[in-house]
Amino acid sequence: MTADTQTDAPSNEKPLNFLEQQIKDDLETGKNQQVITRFPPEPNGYLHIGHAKSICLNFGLAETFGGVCHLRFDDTNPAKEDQEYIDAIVRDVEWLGYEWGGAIRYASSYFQQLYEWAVYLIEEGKAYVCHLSAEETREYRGTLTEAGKDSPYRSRSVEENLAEFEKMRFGEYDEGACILRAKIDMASPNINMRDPALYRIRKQSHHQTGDTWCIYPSYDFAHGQEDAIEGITHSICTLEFADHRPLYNWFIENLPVPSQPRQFEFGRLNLNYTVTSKRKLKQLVDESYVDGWDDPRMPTIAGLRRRGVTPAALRKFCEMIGVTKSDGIVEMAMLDHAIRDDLDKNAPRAMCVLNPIKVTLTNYPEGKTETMIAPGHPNRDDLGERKLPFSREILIDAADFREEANKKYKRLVIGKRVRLRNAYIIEADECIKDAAGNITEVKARYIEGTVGNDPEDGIKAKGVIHWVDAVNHVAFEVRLYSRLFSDEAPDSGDKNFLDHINPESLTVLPHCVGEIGLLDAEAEQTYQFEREGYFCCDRTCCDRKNNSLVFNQTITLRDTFNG
RNA sequence: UGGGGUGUAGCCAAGUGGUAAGGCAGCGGGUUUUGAUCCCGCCAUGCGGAGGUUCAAGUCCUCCCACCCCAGCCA
Repeated sequence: MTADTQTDAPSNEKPLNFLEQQIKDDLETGKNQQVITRFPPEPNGYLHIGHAKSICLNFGLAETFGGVCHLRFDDTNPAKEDQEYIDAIVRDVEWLGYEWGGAIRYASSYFQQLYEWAVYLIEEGKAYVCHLSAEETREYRGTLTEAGKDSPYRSRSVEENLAEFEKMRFGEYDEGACILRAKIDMASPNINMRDPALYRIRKQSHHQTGDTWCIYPSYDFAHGQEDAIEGITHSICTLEFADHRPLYNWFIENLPVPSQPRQFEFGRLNLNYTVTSKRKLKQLVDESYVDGWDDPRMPTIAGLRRRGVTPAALRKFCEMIGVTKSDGIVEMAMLDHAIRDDLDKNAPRAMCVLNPIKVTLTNYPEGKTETMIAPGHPNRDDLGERKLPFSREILIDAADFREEANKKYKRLVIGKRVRLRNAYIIEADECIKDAAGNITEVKARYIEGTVGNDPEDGIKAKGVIHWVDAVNHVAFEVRLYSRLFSDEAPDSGDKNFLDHINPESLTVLPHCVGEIGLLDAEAEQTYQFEREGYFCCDRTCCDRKNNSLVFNQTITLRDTFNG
């Protein structure tokens, strides 16, 4: 192409997303000296995977541009909030591995300042107390296509508004009797600008401020000012707030705030086969469709955690899906990939038989015991090795034996050989059935000298199956999970998501057996049970002494076998 | 029918006038004591549609279409 040989080296650098580009520009042009972002959940429920995207975005942006990210509770509505949620949210953000700058912030700690700014707006003639009922307010607001009309209270004097607002603040009015409104434009094509509510009366005690207040600022009046107080440079929220940006800016321009934050919007995460709406997730919990916010089937961060998903997997997933302003629906397969990718690299291996049947090795001496050695991970020496007791009687999975089978079946068949993983090759001779015809035992022979070697007679085994010693093992319960919803878009259109709950999302296997080393499994450790999938030692049921050990299936191994 | 947003493969997503990155899924093959992992190959004459500008258009202009969000004293 040109004389000087320029290798068009494929750039490995990930292209910047639109927010990274924005911040890079702002830093380069000197618009901002540093970047300060914030993750501002309302403590009215547990965080879900959509929040994970926002967390990775906000904390990630601060991280890559050498700034800080605040954790701030947007607790402006005591009616819906609870300390339990605050605690859970803090736990989830920490678990994801992010550190926020400074102390945890609360919108409620700015209530006094916000109140003074409300008074300021009144004094400027830009806010008024309105006594229209909620219904009247709606009527006066107009519609999407028709302008609204001014409230009869809109033209009150500053003095009267001041006095009325004070009466609101000191509890002289009942809830709903009046609100403080901004005086902007009842004919604005943007409905958010039609004299929005600034303060409403809520005679409820607040989890942080107790009974100090009986009036609480609205989201619109609080959020931008919170950002300004904290010096947030880039206030990032989801697309549905784009219409609020002019109002966000109106407050920043009309109030003596200490900094000039700017709002940017990105597309929220939608995942198929699930719902990501706090309201709906709360309903699943409240109406006992699941066992709690951290039920392993829930798309909450707490649920994913209990399921065995790692912070690294979630972060990888967020990186994979990108950040844009288009609203798409991400396939669950992407999340699955991120989970398997991390777990394959990092999960220690173990053997576990989900549906045990006994195999007796008729030519193996009674009373003899050997110890097989297996790697903790096929390509991670740092994960050590495992000791596997082996004797005359072992347990294999019922699915790994058939009396007869076609040649696509690579497991144990009468008259055929199979490799016992990390141990001998065996050959099946016969099976024993109970009265109902179920196979209860297989009689087989082991081939001497085949640990780590092929048989001397040259007849190799076609497949490999996992096993556990019949005596020297640990018994536990395994819980298998499949998707909570059977519909790809359970809450789309006019569907009721509750109609699409998968009745078979949980399968309990009470009598599983695992290799003896699992006795030392720690809560929340995820293992790969070879040939079966990934399983996580349940946080609440990890007491082997009292026989209450439980493993939650995180995800199966990828299965491309089609035969 | 008002305002705000978004349309690139089955899904996510780069692309900033110079001839369509990457990932997921899928398909084919190789390695393998996990039907896993890993490795190799295939997978958009076309970017919502129609016109136009230009030597050159996914990128610029015009019109049209589709989808999402907004009428809480929720966030």
